[in-house]
Amino acid sequence: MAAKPKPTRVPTRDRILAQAARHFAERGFNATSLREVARDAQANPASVHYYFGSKEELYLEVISGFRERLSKERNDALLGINPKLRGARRIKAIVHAYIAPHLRLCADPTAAHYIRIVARATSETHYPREIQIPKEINTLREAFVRALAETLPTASQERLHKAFTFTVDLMLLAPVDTVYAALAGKPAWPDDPEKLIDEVAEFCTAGIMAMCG
Amino acid sequence: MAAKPKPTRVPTRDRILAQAARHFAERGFNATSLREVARDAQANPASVHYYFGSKEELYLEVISGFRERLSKERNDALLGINPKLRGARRIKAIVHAYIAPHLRLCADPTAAHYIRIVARATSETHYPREIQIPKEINTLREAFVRALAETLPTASQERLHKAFTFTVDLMLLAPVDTVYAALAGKPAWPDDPEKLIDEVAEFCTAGIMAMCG
DNA sequence: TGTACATCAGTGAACGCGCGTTCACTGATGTAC
DNA sequence: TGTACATCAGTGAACGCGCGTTCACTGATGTAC
Repeated sequence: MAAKPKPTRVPTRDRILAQAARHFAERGFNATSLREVARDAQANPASVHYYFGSKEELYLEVISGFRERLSKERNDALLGINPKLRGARRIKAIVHAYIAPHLRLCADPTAAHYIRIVARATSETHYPREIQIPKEINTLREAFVRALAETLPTASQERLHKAFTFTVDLMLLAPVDTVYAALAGKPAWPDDPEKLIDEVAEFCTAGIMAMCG
Repeated sequence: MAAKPKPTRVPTRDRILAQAARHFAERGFNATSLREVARDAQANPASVHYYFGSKEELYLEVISGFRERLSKERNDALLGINPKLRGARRIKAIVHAYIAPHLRLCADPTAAHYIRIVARATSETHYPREIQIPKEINTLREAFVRALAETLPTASQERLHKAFTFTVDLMLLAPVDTVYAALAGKPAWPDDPEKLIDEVAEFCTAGIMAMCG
């Protein structure tokens, strides 16, 4: 009755990537130790550099896949909005198109770390230049603000920008806020992403209408 | 025309405290180096321990004053709400009572660091136990949720908790979000706290009414 | 006024430790002839 | 089938550096008699 030898071992590169995501999510870039990552991934510290070259490149590797996936999903959702929708319903559809791809990642244990990493990065001012939020994200946000502007033609650009930024801020912080859990006696991690998406969309649609309607 | 010697030198303890606030705000607890703090404060690394004992105690010293001040201001503002107010006006007054003391700190350069520190701490899971968000803050939040419940008696406790948490999340992230600045070509730090307070209060009041009305 | 002692506000050097990164290396597997 | 070579997937030890903290110390100021 000896223990079975593991039949297929997860490749070292993937083990490092998974542990790195966890550490960056929990501690941030600067406070993450590659040696600890390697230890938790049962790998040699040198193999982190063998596969990824540097700490920065490892960080980029962790988030780049999700970034591209989210940008694509958001763009598709924006283009797929029913053109007949008007007013609050249309605003809610636009908000949903932006926040749903992000918040749905809560249900994916591999992706959950990404959510924490991005929430952290928003208020972070001391990351290395190379790994800050890229221009591409802003381009996408501009497209969403334009969509809001078409639906609410009387609102100023400034108000639209601000209302949309508030929406994004809430999308970022709502799933990672650990204080709500303590206050409400709920599990710290959202158990039902679709419910959270609905709640945030409802809250922000009303907020946007109030600020820009 | 020789440079005047400084007549009254800022005490070393205060110089350390000011630089520590800046570093904790910009880098977080783990990534802050006491040696760098000491260097920027033109002090000896040993004097940080001479005055504060340890890194954790220094962190607590940085935030404890603001914490107490905010709790008091919020409580006073809640008790001072005009009892005749009803409906959306009352909700807005409750929201204002909670967020205004926090967001007004934007105008105080010394306190601005505190805003960043707290925004960071909300999504942080790996601070030392001793320096996490204390119970006292949750007690205050309970009082605000009760005030909301009295104004919106048909809403469930869960919805009220969630809507209020969304409000707090936005209060935390709105002033520190650096992405909005890039998107709108605005200065990164809010120049007019009262305007930001009004906008956040308007957005969140509508959101709370939509979720709980 | 003089002198002894106590307190305050630091200082300089060192402690052991973990960090990101480099580099020469090794043993297993694949390919060419 | 045998053998030489190339590639792959790491490894072990070391690099210099900065970290939080400790500790014995110093020089200035205040107090008591």
